[in-house]
Amino acid sequence: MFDRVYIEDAKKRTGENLTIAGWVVRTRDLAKIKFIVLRDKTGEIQITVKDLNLIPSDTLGREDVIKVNGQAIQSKIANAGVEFIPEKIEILNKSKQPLPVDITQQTQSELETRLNWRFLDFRNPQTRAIFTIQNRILKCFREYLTDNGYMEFQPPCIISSASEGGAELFPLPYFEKKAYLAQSPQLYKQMSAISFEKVFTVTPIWRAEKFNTPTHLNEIRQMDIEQAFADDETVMNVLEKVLVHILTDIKTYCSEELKILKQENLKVPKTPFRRVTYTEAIEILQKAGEEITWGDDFSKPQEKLLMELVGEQAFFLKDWPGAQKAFYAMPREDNPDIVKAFDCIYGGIEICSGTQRIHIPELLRERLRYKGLNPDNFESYIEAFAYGAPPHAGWSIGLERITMIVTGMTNIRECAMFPRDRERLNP
RNA sequence: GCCCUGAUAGUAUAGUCCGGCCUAGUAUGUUCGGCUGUCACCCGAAAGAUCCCGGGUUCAAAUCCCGGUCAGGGCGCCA
Repeated sequence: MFDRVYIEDAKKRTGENLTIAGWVVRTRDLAKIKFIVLRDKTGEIQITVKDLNLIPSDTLGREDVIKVNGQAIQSKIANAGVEFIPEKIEILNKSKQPLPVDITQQTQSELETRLNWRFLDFRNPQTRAIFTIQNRILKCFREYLTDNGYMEFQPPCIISSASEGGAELFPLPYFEKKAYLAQSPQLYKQMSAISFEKVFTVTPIWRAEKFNTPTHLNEIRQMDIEQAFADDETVMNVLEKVLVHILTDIKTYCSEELKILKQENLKVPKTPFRRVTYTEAIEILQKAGEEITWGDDFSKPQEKLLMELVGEQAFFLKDWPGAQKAFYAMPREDNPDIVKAFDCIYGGIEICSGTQRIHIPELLRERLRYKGLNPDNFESYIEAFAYGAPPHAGWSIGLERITMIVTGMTNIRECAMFPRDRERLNP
């Protein structure tokens, strides 16, 4: 297009004739001298205009896109220590005024307003920091697993029937058939892992539940792994390492973003994470005076209390009653009422859950019956394990949820670029 | 699906309890004018709000009552 230098680089190349381009953040007009603060993906720089003939006849407004030719110089007067002296300023595109959302945080626009104007909100430094970090989480997830012999695979998003049961599905017409949006890549992870051994995927999933909470969305992205010749403890170890890899990397490479979000104190938990069994959790709560008996699910307040009582930044809740987990969760050899399922609690919310899966067809049928389900409806699923399926286990991390914790957001909508909830379908 | 709270210029808020003094205040943005070095520049002026929608009470409603919609929070549902 044209030879452009990013602002970050231009600041280092003082004295050279360069062309920078970006958005006008604000202007300061002092009659015979004008200042333009320009932003691009790498940062901001002040353009100091002494020759007023350089300013195009249209005065510059916020978010106008301009191209500036000139040179960066060291400056004792400018606070940043560097400023840009223009020789030519050209408007590439004007912005309508005033802007419908505040992206400078002079007046903090509400989340709803920001989401309605999401494309503009992406120019807000805070929003940019959130998604820069999210991108880094994804990069680290892929990096760690690829480096450790896992293969990325792509599950389908249109499926013919429920893969887990439980959650409501979004139906959709599929030619002359009825299909659904996937609520989990579960079956496909397993089918890949029993041949490729170590696989992972990043995929969207949909839940048609009418929930309306700060931690739920109807469309989310999951980061999943599945591994053959593995039990629940094997994959819990993997999860710890993946999490620590991600957090250490972010602490190192996203310090600027963490600062913008006031999360500079991000703590990287030490491995191994504490393992708390479901039974222990019940006892902890009972000791604290909670009315709860073995077999009950935790209410939301009990969940919060439990996290406080355990007092760890990150920990596992494992060995759940079979009644509370999916039918494919492997029962323990020493107690078939308990399954090899776990949740990982990080920063006070559940960011990951996993299980060792049942790989023996007859046991699957038995567990389906135990759950009150008819094995005949699951025969095509069961069939996948009839031809030499090794023992295997896996887990999945909710991308938006882990982003929430790392960025310190309390509403998950902040952590989805274009969130889909009960009401919102646009943009 | 239930409970609580809210909805006022582009954005964000005051006013609402206790109806009239609101011809709706303030900040910021916008437009115009002034100012050689600002840095959230400053100073001056102007424009900008059928006070969410529908109904009711009243001489009088942003303000009280009922219904709806949407938003935020709590729970449920959901893993």
